[in-house]
Amino acid sequence: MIPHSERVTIKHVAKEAGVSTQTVSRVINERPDVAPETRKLVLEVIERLGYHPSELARSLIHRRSFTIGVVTAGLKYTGPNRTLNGITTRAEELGYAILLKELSHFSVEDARPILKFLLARQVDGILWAGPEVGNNRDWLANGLGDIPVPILFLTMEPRPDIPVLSIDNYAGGVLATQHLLDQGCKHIAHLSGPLDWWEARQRKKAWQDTLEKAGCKVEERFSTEGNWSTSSGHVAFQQLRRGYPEMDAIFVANDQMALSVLRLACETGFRVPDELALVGFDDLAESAYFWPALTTIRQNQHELGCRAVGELVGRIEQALNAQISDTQNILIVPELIIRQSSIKGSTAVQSIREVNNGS
Amino acid sequence: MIPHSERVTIKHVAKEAGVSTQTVSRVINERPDVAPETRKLVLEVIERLGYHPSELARSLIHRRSFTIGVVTAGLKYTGPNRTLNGITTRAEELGYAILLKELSHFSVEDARPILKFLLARQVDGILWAGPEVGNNRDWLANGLGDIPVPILFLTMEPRPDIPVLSIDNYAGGVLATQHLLDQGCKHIAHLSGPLDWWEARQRKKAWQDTLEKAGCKVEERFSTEGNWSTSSGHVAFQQLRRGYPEMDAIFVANDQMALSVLRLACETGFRVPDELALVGFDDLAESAYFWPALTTIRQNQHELGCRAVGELVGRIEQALNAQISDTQNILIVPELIIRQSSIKGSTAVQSIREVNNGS
DNA sequence: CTGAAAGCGCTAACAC
DNA sequence: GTGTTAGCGCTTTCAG
Repeated sequence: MIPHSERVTIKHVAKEAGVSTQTVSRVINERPDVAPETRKLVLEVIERLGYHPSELARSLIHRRSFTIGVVTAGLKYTGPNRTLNGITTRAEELGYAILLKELSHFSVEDARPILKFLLARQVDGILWAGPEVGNNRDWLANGLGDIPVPILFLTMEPRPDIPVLSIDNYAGGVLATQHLLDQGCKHIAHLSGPLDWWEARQRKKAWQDTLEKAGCKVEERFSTEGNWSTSSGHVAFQQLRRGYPEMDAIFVANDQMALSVLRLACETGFRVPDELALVGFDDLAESAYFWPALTTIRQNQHELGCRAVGELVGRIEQALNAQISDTQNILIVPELIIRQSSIKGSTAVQSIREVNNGS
Repeated sequence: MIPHSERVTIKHVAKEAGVSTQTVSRVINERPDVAPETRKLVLEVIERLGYHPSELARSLIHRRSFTIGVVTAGLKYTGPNRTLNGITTRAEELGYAILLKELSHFSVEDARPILKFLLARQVDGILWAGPEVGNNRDWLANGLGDIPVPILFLTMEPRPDIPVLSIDNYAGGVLATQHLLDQGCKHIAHLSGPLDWWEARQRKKAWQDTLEKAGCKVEERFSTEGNWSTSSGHVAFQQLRRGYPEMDAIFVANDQMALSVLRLACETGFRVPDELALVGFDDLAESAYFWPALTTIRQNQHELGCRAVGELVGRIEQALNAQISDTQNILIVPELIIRQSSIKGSTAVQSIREVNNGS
């Protein structure tokens, strides 16, 4: 095992170099007012002793840690994972460390212990990056009054006086639905995510509004609810078939569920897209290789993470100058990626039914 | 914006309560030697002022931060992502915070800045959780001599005197290959991951060894190299077909590439598994819904992360007691998940060829 | 240019 | 039971 050696402090360096700790401090902070030889000597000693200044002590003095607290949930889902990726990338660039806190459940009855945990470690700002699920934002009603650092929320319903950064799920839903309408689909169903998720509600509402705007009536039976998981798509698809037999397209709220719809459609003899056009949401790396390749909505969550850090750091710095940041909510618009699953008459759209009949 | 209020310190509380800071300290540390009324009073003031003790100051004194530094890379890949998940879960349980550092590239010419960064923030231990790629472990040759805290490596080739925790990729490869042999496959090809990854080499070696042990000779043309990505599977599969036309099975080094093999096989008229049996590696959530459902090797990376934290914290505590931990390397054995893609004569294994011919 | 003193927020070790 | 003193590792005055 590695020996548990004593930490080398500024005192050791000072003593060894025969100078005061201040002089060492000046050297490591690259102050100009140190004699070249002294500097050289000190640097030499630092190197020899393998001294590293304690950021902890520095943070204590400066009341600034160059650390941001990131609260996340559902890291196993593609979205939060990609967002975290963006966060780490940008934080690295800006020289900030990340103190990560993953919630085991989406439900947050009391956020205070978490905020307390982060604040006790002197984070300069907080990124609340988990999705809005159920009433896990209710605690916001009490206000953020006593939080002494900037805080930014991701992936949740914009609220007045609270800075929020999100993908525009509604816009994505419109994109998907309108695309299917443009393909000539007359009976567009929706397989939603769990409706206690804000994102799922947004996508569903977009679907409904877009259809109604196009003059289609929307009934209860035209949509059903999944739970994001691939397996849940299975049941949901069967429900839709029963409830809405005339459907000729489905806007599925994520690619994972779309995959199982694709599979089940294939097994039960639907031609995709000719008999059933499909659009997903997320643009997984795999979606282009589904059979047929899946048309989907690409949301740039990496960018979301990056921008969130940029925005937060901006606020941190403004706060230091006693400036007031305006609470501008930001929505990032997703993009429609057109592939075979929604283009009628495209190649590679044969169903398996004939095979079964013929064999 | 949230006002940038002054931090409430132990002094404020002491003054407000009319006691010394020491007494406040005793209260927040739940020491027994405080008069009940004093305690009550102090707690009241703490509550009223919204005081939170600074973990930073505490860490400084105790030289212990209850924080572990996690160095990760390739978080966009399923494996590292799942591992991080396990790490956060277990760290949370054990009361440790996580300081996250994501490397933008796998290549690490110099690990010292990273270690320095973490150590400067007083982490109690370090988890090096990125995969071994290329020569990104060469820096270990210099030894870990001057690292004053326990450090544990994940997902890399075991080395003497360095604690390593890993999935047993070799065992997984044996499982996959043996399974295909058991199915009666005679010509088992391998689509490997990028061979500068240790994991990819392990899986490939297992394939080769298992075949040779079974009396099959292994030629160069029987395997080809992908880059883990779905798209790379495409090219690789075509290469295998040309180089090894008699192949009747492929052990694909991850599920993503297996998906594109599945797709391309389907498009070009191979019956999977009857003409071509397939086994993947990873067990993505989607793999059960591929067409046909993919037989694969499930590696429990979540557990890997959990155990890593447990192990590290154990070492941290031992080090505090000046105990020496033995450098025991740990390998976690993965599991074979059998689905349709490898079971000859299973249902839903029709190819698309007949459809094309018949229409 | 360099050093001495004070203090960031907290706690250990003593007093009383 | 409670307060005082000293100090974690560093930086900021302010002298010289």
